[in-house]
Amino acid sequence: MRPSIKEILLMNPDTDTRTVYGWVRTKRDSKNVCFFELSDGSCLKNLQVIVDKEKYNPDDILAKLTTGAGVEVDGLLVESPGANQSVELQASEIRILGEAPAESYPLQKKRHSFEFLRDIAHLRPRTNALGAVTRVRSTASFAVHRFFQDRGFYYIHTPIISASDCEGAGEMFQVTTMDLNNIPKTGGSVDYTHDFFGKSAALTVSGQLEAEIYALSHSNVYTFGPTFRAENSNTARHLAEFWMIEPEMAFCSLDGNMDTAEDFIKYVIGYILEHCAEDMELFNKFIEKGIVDSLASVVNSEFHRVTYTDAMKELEKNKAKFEFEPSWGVDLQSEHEKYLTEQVFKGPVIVTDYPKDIKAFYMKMNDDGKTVRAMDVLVPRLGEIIGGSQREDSLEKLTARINDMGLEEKDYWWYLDLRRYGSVPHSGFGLGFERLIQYMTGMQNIRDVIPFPRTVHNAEF
RNA sequence: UCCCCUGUAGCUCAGCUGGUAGAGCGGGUGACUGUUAAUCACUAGGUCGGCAGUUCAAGUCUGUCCGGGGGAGCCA
Repeated sequence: MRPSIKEILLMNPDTDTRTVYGWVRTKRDSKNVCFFELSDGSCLKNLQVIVDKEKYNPDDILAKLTTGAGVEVDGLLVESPGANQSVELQASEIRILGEAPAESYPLQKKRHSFEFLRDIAHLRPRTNALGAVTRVRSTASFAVHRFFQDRGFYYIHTPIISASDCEGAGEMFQVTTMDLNNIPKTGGSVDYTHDFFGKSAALTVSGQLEAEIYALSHSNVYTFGPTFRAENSNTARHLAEFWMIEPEMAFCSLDGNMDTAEDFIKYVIGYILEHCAEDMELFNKFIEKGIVDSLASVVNSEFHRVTYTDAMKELEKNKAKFEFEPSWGVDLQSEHEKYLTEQVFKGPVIVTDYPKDIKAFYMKMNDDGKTVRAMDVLVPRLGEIIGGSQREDSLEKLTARINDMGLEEKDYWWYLDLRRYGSVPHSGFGLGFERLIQYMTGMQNIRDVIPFPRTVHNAEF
């Protein structure tokens, strides 16, 4: 394979002519010499190409070397007298592969707002910041798999289309092949026996319940895939389609769950700091000043752990500061999460043992009968990045919870079977991949850390 | 879904209590000792988000619809 620009920039000067491919990022032209920079997406830095017009002066080609043009350049890699690079390419021949007329090409050699770039999502990966996000996201994906694979977790492909009626983690996108202009009905309601699956189906909102199936056969498993929520939420932290990581571990209590969550976050951050140092420097300089040091200290310090009850006591000491009054039984508001992570603990915090009434039916009941073995990992700037729990493994207690919450026992028949046969303590959590990327890069809007964001009223590209 | 802000040149914005549009960057043209967001000179770009209304007169005021941003809720 031909070397990438990333590799070429690390090379020593050549003695033979080589051919380099890339897109023009910027050009600086003067009477005797023309400089332009090439990017092929392999790294943040560009390869500087120099045209010595006394030796080679293709006027018509230089005119077409505009920002965005795709080119092929023959030349000699030489030591660069300039300050910003150790080598540069002395061009002997340039071929334009694809022009990018400057009058109409939307990207200019200047900074653009992320709002503007969202409207041209097909071109934005060519910019420095979105290019860096792309590399960090890819590297982080690899780190996710590596963390779990190194620890013997099996990667489970849970279904994208879910016909089970029991996920209950938010509004779902319905999936149907029925003609919406002519829906078969019995009485007043839709007759799903005529639909593709013979019953109603939807895009998954979580792979957790299916992951539990495999945790109870393979001990340690994880999922990492797309997840869909049809919530009408309009914030910088929510997407209708996002990627979620959900480990599920058998013979594991809430403490083990917290340990895994903490190790996981630290591992991925450490991996990115090591392998994406150049890109992280861009975020450190232009997106979130000081983020590299702050992430490094996260890797090197313990996450604080506090029960919901103790966190509430802490918040109640400072009631006056909040718009929403903190009181036991009420879920933590955004302002409370911010206060805990940014003022009280100054770093990631794991809050545990929430009141049962504000958490899901499957979480294990504590002996007090009031709280459940839940944990949320909260981080500065973002709030909740992980939600998890030890799962209820007692058939009686789980059945009682299902009934208490007005759910249908029969919808959960296979989930209850897991407690009927060989039930063991097990735990797991869900982590929004995009939120992790936001946390690591400092990018303020979640729409800028996923290539093609899907949000309410927006599915362009 | 609720609250607040916002929509003016390709981009980022200015435009006062109403009197028919400006800057920087980008583009084009030219100049220029190897430049690094190069520099310098000249130059062309606008149905002021859509529709309706008030007024002699609307970028400016009002209503409404549609974008965009921030916050809240829901959560990951």
